[in-house]
Amino acid sequence: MSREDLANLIFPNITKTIADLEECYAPRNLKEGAMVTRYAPSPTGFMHIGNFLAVVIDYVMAKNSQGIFYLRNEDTDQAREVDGAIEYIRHVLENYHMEPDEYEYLDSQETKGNYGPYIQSERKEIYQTFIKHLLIEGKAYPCFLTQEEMDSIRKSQARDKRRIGIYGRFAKYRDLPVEEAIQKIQAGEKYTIRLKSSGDFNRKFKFNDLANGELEFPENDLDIPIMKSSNGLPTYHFAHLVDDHLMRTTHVVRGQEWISSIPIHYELFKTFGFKMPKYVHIPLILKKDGEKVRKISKRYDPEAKMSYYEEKGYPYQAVIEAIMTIANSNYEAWREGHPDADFTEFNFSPKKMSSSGALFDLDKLDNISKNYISHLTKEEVYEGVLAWSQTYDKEFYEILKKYPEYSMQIYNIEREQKKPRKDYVYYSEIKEKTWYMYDEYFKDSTYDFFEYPEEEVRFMLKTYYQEYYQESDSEEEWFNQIKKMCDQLGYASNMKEYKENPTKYKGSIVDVTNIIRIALTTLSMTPNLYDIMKILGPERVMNRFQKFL
RNA sequence: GACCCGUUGGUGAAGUGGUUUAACACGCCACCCUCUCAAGGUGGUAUUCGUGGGUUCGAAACCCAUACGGGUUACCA
Repeated sequence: MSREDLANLIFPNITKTIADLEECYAPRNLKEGAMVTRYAPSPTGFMHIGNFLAVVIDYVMAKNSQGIFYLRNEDTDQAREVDGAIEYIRHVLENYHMEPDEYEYLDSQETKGNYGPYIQSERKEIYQTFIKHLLIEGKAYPCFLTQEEMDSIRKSQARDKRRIGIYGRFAKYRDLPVEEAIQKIQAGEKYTIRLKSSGDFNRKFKFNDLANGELEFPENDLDIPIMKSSNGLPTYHFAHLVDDHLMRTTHVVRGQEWISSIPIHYELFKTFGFKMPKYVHIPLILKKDGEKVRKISKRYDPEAKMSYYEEKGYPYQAVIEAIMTIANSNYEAWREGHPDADFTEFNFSPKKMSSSGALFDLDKLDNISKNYISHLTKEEVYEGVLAWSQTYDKEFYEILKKYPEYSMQIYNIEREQKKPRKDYVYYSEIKEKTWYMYDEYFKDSTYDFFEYPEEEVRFMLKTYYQEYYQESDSEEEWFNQIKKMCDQLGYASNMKEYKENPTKYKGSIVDVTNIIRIALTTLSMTPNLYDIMKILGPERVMNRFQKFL
């Protein structure tokens, strides 16, 4: 009996060869230097900000070089699969306008690209073709170690302070005669297929990572599992080898946590004589928790989930800007020089990326977002809130739909000027900042005139409304009217004079405008009062004064 | 325990032997402007480069130790 018999026993249906596959997935015909990148999530949960960093980098590198960015669904761990996860990833990719050039959704009902299937569970035969080859070559073997046996190996290794894993004399089945292996399989024993490593832990090799530079590792000598017994699917490492080779990936962008797997991947690629892709190991996104710094976690940190940004209503461009600043810190300077360019025009450099973890700074995001929104047109802001409210605030959505022009006027306050007003950080706070402009919300509000005596307030408002308010006034005229009233009622119309001699007056123009402001909005802090009154219009102004009087 | 990686302010960071008593941006503080708020303007804050030793005329930058932090060590990705 030969290794071939063993291979055929395990994979009776695999008839193709690696050469067949190579032919089927020929090297891509792209221009010199074009990068092929991919986002390869496992559908085990909601998208994390760290994954998003990777996606943005993948996308930029592909676009920078006129290459390909594709999506691959890594669903080899079916036990951990979460319903809707891949749909959510698709949703995020669409929201952020980073749609992949090649993908496969809904189990190939919707697919694009010639290097698929792009769902790993549909690629079983491809993986098995490679594994069968290894079996025949004697570079892989079935391993019959049970979970209990492995646990006890691990324990004894830990006790003896040895490296943990299946290697050397711990690899009990690596030299099992073919006959015995066949017998065990025929007897129905469970097995996993392991790589028969040829590495030597005492030998080092150098490896170049695009973000971290030259690294040195000991060779891998672990007989790592390459195919699971449970479902015949490959482990991550093996799928990475097969897929990224066959899909002709040129650049792999992934988190730092993968760095320690490099020796394994290095050996795998070497075993087949395939060229390794280039790697960009990106920083982990960390979070400050009191004095400690730790990996940001979906469980404890709401901002770790991409859904957080959507719920808050950050414009997607702002989130990308913030992420790009983490990716390359010279991005901001570039942006200053190219205010209107698409972020994909920025020339991303993996070398400039920090290799240690990065803290994601929400203050910074807020600042970026605030600036971003301040440069939008009133129409764009309106569309932004409208879209956000449609899913997150139905009531507000209806109101917005009812008053498009009016709403846009509100968003236009101090907007069309060289240095626009910056008070909206995200769409969800627009309502908090403008609700009083809408009668629907205003009608239930209550007043608080603070320390001002009620009689004085009534008198002042009456006077103002009857004698000084002119709907058609320009801003200057409007302001002069208020000043006149100040003089008449014994309030200082000039702040300098008031500060020099406060006892001479009942109060100042600040008090007067404040009272008017509160009567019209119930708030003591609003944007420019003149603009507010103009937008409210004479009817609302009258109603609001009357409501109070 | 083993193997890797990292360590510049409150945050992201620039920086690869001398123009650095460390750029820029965010934050924070003060003042100015001002009908409040926001914005804007001006100024300020803070790192002496984890620590110790060495190399050098000269180090944040090079070397060696050490501490600390992080990652990996699954039939999870």
